[in-house]
Amino acid sequence: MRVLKYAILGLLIKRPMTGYELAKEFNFELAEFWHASHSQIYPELKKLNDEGLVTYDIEISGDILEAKRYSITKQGELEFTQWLHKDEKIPKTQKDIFRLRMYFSNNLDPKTRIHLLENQRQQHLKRLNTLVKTSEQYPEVPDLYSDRFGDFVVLKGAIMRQENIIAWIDQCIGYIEAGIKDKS
Amino acid sequence: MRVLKYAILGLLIKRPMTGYELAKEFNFELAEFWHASHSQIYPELKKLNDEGLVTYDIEISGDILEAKRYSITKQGELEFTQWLHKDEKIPKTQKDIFRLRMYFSNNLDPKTRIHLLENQRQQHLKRLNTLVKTSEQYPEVPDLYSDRFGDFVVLKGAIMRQENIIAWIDQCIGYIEAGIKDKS
DNA sequence: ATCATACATGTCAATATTTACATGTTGATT
DNA sequence: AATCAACATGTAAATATTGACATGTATGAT
Repeated sequence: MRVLKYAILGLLIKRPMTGYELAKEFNFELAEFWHASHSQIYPELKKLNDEGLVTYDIEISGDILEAKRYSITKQGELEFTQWLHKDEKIPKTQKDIFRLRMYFSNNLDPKTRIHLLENQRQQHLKRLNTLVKTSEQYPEVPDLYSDRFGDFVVLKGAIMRQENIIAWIDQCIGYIEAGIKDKS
Repeated sequence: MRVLKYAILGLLIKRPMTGYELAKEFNFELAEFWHASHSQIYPELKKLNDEGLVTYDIEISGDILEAKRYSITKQGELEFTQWLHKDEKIPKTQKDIFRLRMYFSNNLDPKTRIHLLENQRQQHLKRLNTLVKTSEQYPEVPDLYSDRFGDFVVLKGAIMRQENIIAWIDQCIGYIEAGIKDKS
């Protein structure tokens, strides 16, 4: 499906970037729902260049340090736009290791289950707080055609997702605590 | 991390299963948060057998059709339980192609965005209805030590996750409709 | 008898992803 | 002058995953 291809093309529409800068993008806001490391990005850029979807200019910093600043071509924009317009089937599976653990949780004693759940809860809460702090940069909904609009809606989505996971964890803890009481 | 290894071991604790049956498991309830196809499962079973974590007996159906029914060994149970007890860092990224699209949605005209969102909404709603119907099999919270407890909590989680995605989609549609009005 | 569906097991090639290996520069601080 | 963090680009090996290729049996319905 070559999602990375389209992720890179989409980023390059915003502005020309080096591989290093692209890698950084995949480690900040974008990281909530897509990630790629530089070992994937550099080969993909080479491939996109071979396919004529991007071009690059070499920039020199200092005396000799070279950086390739990639730009999207007309053909690249065309293919990206076609991809973006496509309806898509929702994925059957959203992989989640912790849910897999909980699926098998009857093999754990209740106290351990609660410990694991609270550990996850704490981490998700921390993440949520970071996201909420980031969202303060958006006092209102950005203009529909600004590229901040996309940032904004996926950030909202990430916040809602975190809140939902925490709510689920709390319910799980509730079920287990109720189950312990029933026994006594 | 070999998650598939532990997923298989966990399933085999419930009851001995053939590769075919394991593949079916990964296509029903479990599919919401973990999937593997038979082309992954058969080699993994072979590997687990080599490692002494599972064994199998051959069953004959009809005249000659052979099936290998795998069981977990003591060592397998040990390794599975160790894995299950481990605290785990939450993943930095939960990959989601549709959110990636929405991140780039400023490149689409508002009507197309709403079309894409409503298409997703409809699919997620259908999924949600299926999950809710399944949840009717649980009139009350199963016993903590029954293996239905795990099924139950992850099913609850899947329902909450679907509801949350739909709520996010509705918010996105709301933002876009409000944005269109502002222009006129 | 034929047909369709479910049962049953495997391999292979291509793609995707992660982690480690590998190297070097620039600019700011101490 | 030394050190550190950030900039910058790549390759290699291992693992994970998907989709196609490949083959055949059992059972129930028509």
